[in-house]
This record gives sequence, C-alpha cells and structure tokens, in this order.
Amino acid sequence: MLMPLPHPVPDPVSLDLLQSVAELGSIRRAAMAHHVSQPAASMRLRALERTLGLELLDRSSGRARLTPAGIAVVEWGGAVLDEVRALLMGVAALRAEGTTQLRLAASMTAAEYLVPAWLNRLRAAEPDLRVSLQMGNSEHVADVVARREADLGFVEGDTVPAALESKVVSRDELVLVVAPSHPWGRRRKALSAPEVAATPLVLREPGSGTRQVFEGALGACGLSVTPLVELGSTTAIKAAVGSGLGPGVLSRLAIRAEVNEGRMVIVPTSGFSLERSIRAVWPRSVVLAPAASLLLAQINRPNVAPATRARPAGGSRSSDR
Amino acid sequence: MLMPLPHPVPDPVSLDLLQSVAELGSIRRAAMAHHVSQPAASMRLRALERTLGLELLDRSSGRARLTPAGIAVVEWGGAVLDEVRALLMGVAALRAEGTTQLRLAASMTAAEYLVPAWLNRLRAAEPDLRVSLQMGNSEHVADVVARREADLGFVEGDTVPAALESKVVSRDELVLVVAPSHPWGRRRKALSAPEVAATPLVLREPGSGTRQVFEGALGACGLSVTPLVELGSTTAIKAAVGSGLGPGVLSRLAIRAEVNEGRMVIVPTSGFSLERSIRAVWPRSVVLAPAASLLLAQINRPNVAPATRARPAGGSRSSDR
DNA sequence: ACAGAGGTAAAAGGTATGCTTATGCCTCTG
DNA sequence: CAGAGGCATAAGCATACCTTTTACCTCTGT
Repeated sequence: MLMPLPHPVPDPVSLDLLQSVAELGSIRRAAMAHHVSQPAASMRLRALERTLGLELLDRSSGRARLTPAGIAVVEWGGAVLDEVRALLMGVAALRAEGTTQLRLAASMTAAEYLVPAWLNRLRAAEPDLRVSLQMGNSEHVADVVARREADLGFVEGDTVPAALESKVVSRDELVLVVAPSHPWGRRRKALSAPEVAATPLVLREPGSGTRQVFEGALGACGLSVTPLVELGSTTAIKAAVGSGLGPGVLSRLAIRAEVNEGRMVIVPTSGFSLERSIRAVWPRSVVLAPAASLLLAQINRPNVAPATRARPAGGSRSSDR
Repeated sequence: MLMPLPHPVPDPVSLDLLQSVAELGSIRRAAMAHHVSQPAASMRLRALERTLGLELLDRSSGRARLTPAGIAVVEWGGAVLDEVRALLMGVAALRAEGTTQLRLAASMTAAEYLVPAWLNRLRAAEPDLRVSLQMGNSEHVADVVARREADLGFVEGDTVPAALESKVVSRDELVLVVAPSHPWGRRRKALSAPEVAATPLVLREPGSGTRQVFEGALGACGLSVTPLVELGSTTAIKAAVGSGLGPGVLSRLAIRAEVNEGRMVIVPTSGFSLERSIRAVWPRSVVLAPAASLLLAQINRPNVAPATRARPAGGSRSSDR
C-alpha cells in the first residue's frame, strides 16, 4: 500500500511564487505578479524555506538571488506545477458545460491518461480555447459523437461505427504486473496463457471493462481467470500489487509511472494479446470543427525530441522536465 | 512570461487524501491512514470538491464511492503527487549532511533534471536508504569524489580524471529554442553555424557553463555569439523565449517539458555540436559502496516499457503516468 | 561622498481556515 | 428489526495568512 505523503508538504502556490522570483529576479516583482503584497510574498518564501529546511534565497545583496539549492527547487517545483496545470486543465474541461468551442468525449482510459496532456499542448497554441470533456465507456463516446453532442471523441478498440471517421492516436494494453520483490520481478521468459490462467490474480471486479477484455483474451485460448481478490478501482489494484499481495492486471498507461520508478515490474507474457488502439473519432459526413482539427494536429505533430535520441536511462517522469 | 497559477489551487495533502480514499475505499480509513479525525478528512474532501467545482465522491450509498470525475482526479492528482515526492527526495538529499549511507555529488544539470528521478527509483528498492546530495560544477564534483567525500558523482563532459572510473548514464545537449509563434517554429531545414552566430540570442551571462560551451562550439568554427539579452537563470531564459523575445539557447533536459507541451520548439542546427555525456564517476582503486552500485544498477536497468513501443503521440509528461 | 530609489524585513491587527471531540442520521447486513 | 459501520453537523479553539505601516539595507548616479 502506498504511504501517505510525508508531513511537511510544500505548497504549490509557494512553489509558483518561487518560480516567479526566478523569472523576475526579485521578491517584489514576484509579489506583484501574484497580486499580493511584498511582505506576504516574503513570508511565504521564508515559510517555504522553513518547511524544506533549505536556504533557497540569498538576500544578503539587497536583491534576492537564488542559491544553488533554490535553483534546484525551482526546477523540481516546475515539474510539480506542470502536473498541477495539467490537472487544472482536465478539471476545467470536465466542469465546462456551456459556452465551449470544443466538446470532447473520451473513454475513461483516454480521459485519465492522455487527454490532459493533449489539452496542455493545445493550450500553448490556443490559450483562450474553452474545452469541455465528457467521460464514459467507448460505446457511449461513439454515441455522443454520432449525435453531434461532441466534436471529437476518443475510444478504445478497433471497431468504430460506420458513421464515424477515425484515426489511431495512441495504444493501450493490459499487462501483468508484480511488485519488484516478487519472484517474477526478474523473470525474462514470457509466461504462457495457461500459466497466467492458473495464477490467482488481483483483478477488477467482474463486469468492468478491463476485466472483460482480460477474460475475453484468456477465453479465446479456452481458459478462464482465477481471481485472488477483486477490487473496484485501478488505484486499489496498484496498492494491492505494490504491497506484494500478488500479481495484478492493469492498463499499461495506468502504471507507467510506477514502472518507470521501479515500484512495479511488468511480467512478459505470450500467447494472447491484450493490445488495443486508442482512436480519435468524429462524424463522417461533417467538416471537422476547427478546434478539433487543431487538436488532432497537435496530437500527431511529434514536436518532441527525436525518437532516435536516447531517453535518460532512469527514464522516470521527473526527468522529463 | 509564464503566467502564475490560476487561483483555486488544489492542496497536495487533499489530493493525497483522495488517493487514500481510492485505495482504501472509505473516508474513515483514509482519515486513519493520515492520522487525522474522520470529520477533518470529510471536510478536506468537501473543500477539494468545492475548489475544483466537481463532485468527486458519491456519498449517497453510505460508503463513499468515487465518481467518474473523482477517478480522473485521482489519476491526475497521482501525477502531481509523484512530482511532489521527487521534489521531497531531492530536498531531503540536499539537506542530509551526516548519517547517510550514500553520498552523491552532482553537477547542476544532473542534480536538477536527473538525480531526483533516480532517487525515486532507488527508494522503491531501498526505502530506508539515507542519501545526501551535493551540487557543484563538474570539476568540483570530480574533486569531491576523488577525495572520497562522496561515494558517487555525476559530471558533464567526456574528460574525467585518471583516478576516477566512469560510465555514461545519460546525455545532454544545448539546443536553440524559439516560441511556437516564431517564424523558425516550423522550420525544418537546419540552421548553419554562421546563421546562428549572426542571430541575436537570449543567452546566459558570460562565464556561466552553458555560455562557455556555446561560445566554444561557435568559436571552433571561427565565429562568435551575438547576445540579444543576457539573463542569469535558466528560468529567466525560458520566460524570455516563451514570451517571444527571441531565440534562446538552453539545455535539452531543461526544456523537455516545454517542448513536449508545445510551449517551445527546438530549431534544428547543423555544423557544430553541443552534445555532452553525463557520466557517473567513482574512485578507481576502491570498491564501489554497496548503495552506490545499487543506484548505478537501478539507473541502467531499463525496466521501462520497451523502447519499441510507441509513446503516446502527445507525449507530454502528464501522459507518462 | 551623498542622496534617492529599489528592495527586503519586522511588527501589529484582523480574518479565515482547519482541527478536534461529541453527537445524530443514514445505509447496509444478518 | 437490531446492530454495526460510515458520514455529516455543531461548537470551541488554535494556527496561519494577509494587509498596512515602518525601518533598514544596498546599490547607483551626480
């Protein structure tokens, strides 16, 4: 089970303020940018230094200058703030009901793991674009798009209604994961379908989408699953697997961070496929809404470091800043 | 210039509490895990719902259950919390002075962008390992390691003292970046060295490491730089370039998030190289400290999704969860 | 050398937020 | 139908935060 956060937690607002100090070069200007008085900013920064136990600013020369530790905290805090912004983008989209220029509908997996990042990217090109997001299962999404209640949808799977145009934008796959301490944690040889079927697993409850996909894949081999425990949420499964209860089955997207940070290990399997595409879908016979086509372009333009470039060996998300 | 965070900012502690509700299935147990009373937890969660403007929990059935929006916020919040944890790992390492089992020394670039992720990974294998981190320029790091005041160091460049063993663990590179709105934002043809030298650029101040490297690379072509403005911090340059002031020169590691989210664009260049290795270094004639070799193993074990697997097209860090 | 400007810290007062304990209501279960 | 588990409300208290005012410090330019 994942531990709660240790007690002295830095406040995002204070980290943001420190960010502004780094950008603007003085506490006074940072305070103005945040619409607070200068003493308030000074106090916040001092409180931040106290909770972190580090001297972030050198005030001895009149003007406040960042210490080396301060520079590091600015960078690390920037990563925190980026995630906060992504969360806020997602929340704003979920909340927006009327007065939106781009109405999205997405399956749970796409909405949870992909959409906020895309929105964050879209914001760079169109800061004032209002976006709304509707979540549901893939059929619901296709339905909503077909009825023109959403401009663009994101669904899992390769079967889309004939009335919809579609394009693959990402992939997902269910994978078998264990805690690093598990005997399978260092296994290199792929597990066969019968071996997987014979193993008691931490699974979602019957009827859930991932459970159905998993049962279907094993069923295609004439096998059935043997649940160890059945839990109602992805997070609960992560916690159970992470605590060493047993192997679990989860979406690869859902455990990317855990795997990158070494908190979980993917066990290779063979003999059955749990891969699914994630597709953008939109009404055929209709011109794509301008904002929707812009979003699609943003998603597809691989404006990132070339794939030939090695990712840092550690590869954790924190290094992605 | 990067805008300050919008006003209603979710509290990490509340997000962590919501995480525990998702894991444990009830507000009461989440409250116990966080060592607060049940009403306090209930109030925090209600406050979180108010600030986000979303209904996260369905309390109508006695037991509190996550709504679809709640599930999404749990996942998005998890990304925030991972970054917070990485920051706390880094801060703890910076603060730790005595009583540590692993003493690290790292150049600024490595410490800012790589070390916290590695520490986060190390924590999964050895949760109780105490790590200390010292920051400095590459010569200082090599010095500290040679004097046995650190067990392991991370430096930039390919020249290491003969007394030290070394191993490449990552790469870095200075790149030319512009705002997406800049004419060069869509340029595909690489800029030549003379073109770069003729362009007024946003640069670090003379004497800084990145400035020296950049001047050296152009100097090797018989050219010199033409500064547009000179700023004292990476963050200030990011802000200036992002606001469209002009092209800037920064470490690729420093702008990974901005590029992934489309807030900045890397302009291809040719004719001069600004690449550098990042190497781990340790004393030759000495057995590597056990914790140090464990860390090295963690860094090198590519226990992540296979590189052959397509990353999500959007590729922002938020999608890395 | 000196005056002015810009920048930061300290003190005092008022407001708001958060936590705790005690208590009541609701919903499932047997 | 009774009991248990779980969540919300209420009252009281402590703490944290922001604001304004004031004072000290450090650079800069004449």
